[in-house]
Amino acid sequence: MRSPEELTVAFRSAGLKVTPQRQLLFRLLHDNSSHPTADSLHSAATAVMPGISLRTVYQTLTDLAEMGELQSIEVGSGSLRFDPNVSDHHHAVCDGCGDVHDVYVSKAPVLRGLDDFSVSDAHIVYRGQCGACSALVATK
Amino acid sequence: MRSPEELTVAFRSAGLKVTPQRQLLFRLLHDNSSHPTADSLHSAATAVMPGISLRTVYQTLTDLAEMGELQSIEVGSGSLRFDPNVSDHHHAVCDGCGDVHDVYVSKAPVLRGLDDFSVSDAHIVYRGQCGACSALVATK
DNA sequence: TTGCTAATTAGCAATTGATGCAGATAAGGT
DNA sequence: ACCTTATCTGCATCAATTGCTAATTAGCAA
Repeated sequence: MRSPEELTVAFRSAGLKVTPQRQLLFRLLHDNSSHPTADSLHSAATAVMPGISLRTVYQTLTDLAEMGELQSIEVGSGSLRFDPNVSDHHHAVCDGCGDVHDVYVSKAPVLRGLDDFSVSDAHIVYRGQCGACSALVATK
Repeated sequence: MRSPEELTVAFRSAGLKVTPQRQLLFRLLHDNSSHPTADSLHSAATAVMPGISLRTVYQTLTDLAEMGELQSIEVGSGSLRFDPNVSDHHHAVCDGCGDVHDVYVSKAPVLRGLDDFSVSDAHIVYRGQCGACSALVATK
């Protein structure tokens, strides 16, 4: 996702308006690698701007996703997560704490057993234990 | 997932009862590669046994999943899908018709960029166009 | 600066997928 | 055949998300 300043220009030239709510969300998402949900982002936004609506958060996230500035991912936590990192990467989900990490794979896995399918995209979800959670288990 | 007969034995020896509803679901799921949702399975069941409750379908699916007889997968269609194929495989989702196909990958993709994470499982979701949908697009 | 117009916000209703609950029912061992 | 206990059904509930609308505001133009 681009910087708040670049997004401001991009939104205006797309006929969209740049409101204080959106500027705040731009800032909260920029360089955010926590893969937040709409709800967690709303909590963070509320701390800075009390009264901001969850509906507005959803709306802005949808707009950003449509512009290709962020991608939404599904890792089985029940709610969508948003990732401002739109480079080609995958995700590792810790079964202990639920945290999601970005991962990069050396090469696209070759598939077998499917003759008649043209693949346009592949997304891998790894599950396991993160370092912190492994340490916790070990001491128990 | 094992055959309806084997499941009957397995359920009884686990202290679970084998009802007509469950027997029907065993049959509907056996060798079913359509990756049904709870709802679509309920529709199929209703055709044979009018009045069967959606709640019962969910309950039985949960039981089967807990016994390791089927796995639930998330492919971004909004609802959980159930797969009686519990071998180590992945899925290809057609963006045209939404159908889900089983796929097998030659070797587990190696990951990079994550030092401190022990992977216990990896699941790949491929997206693209199935043969039928590619053909449709070509003729348009 | 002021005004105009269309986009946006907030709040609430509605929707969807899934689960919790309880009384009536039925499986299956004895 | 009986009795205990799991199961079934129907309904209420829940959580995540989207639809809807009146009031507000961004941003262009005069």
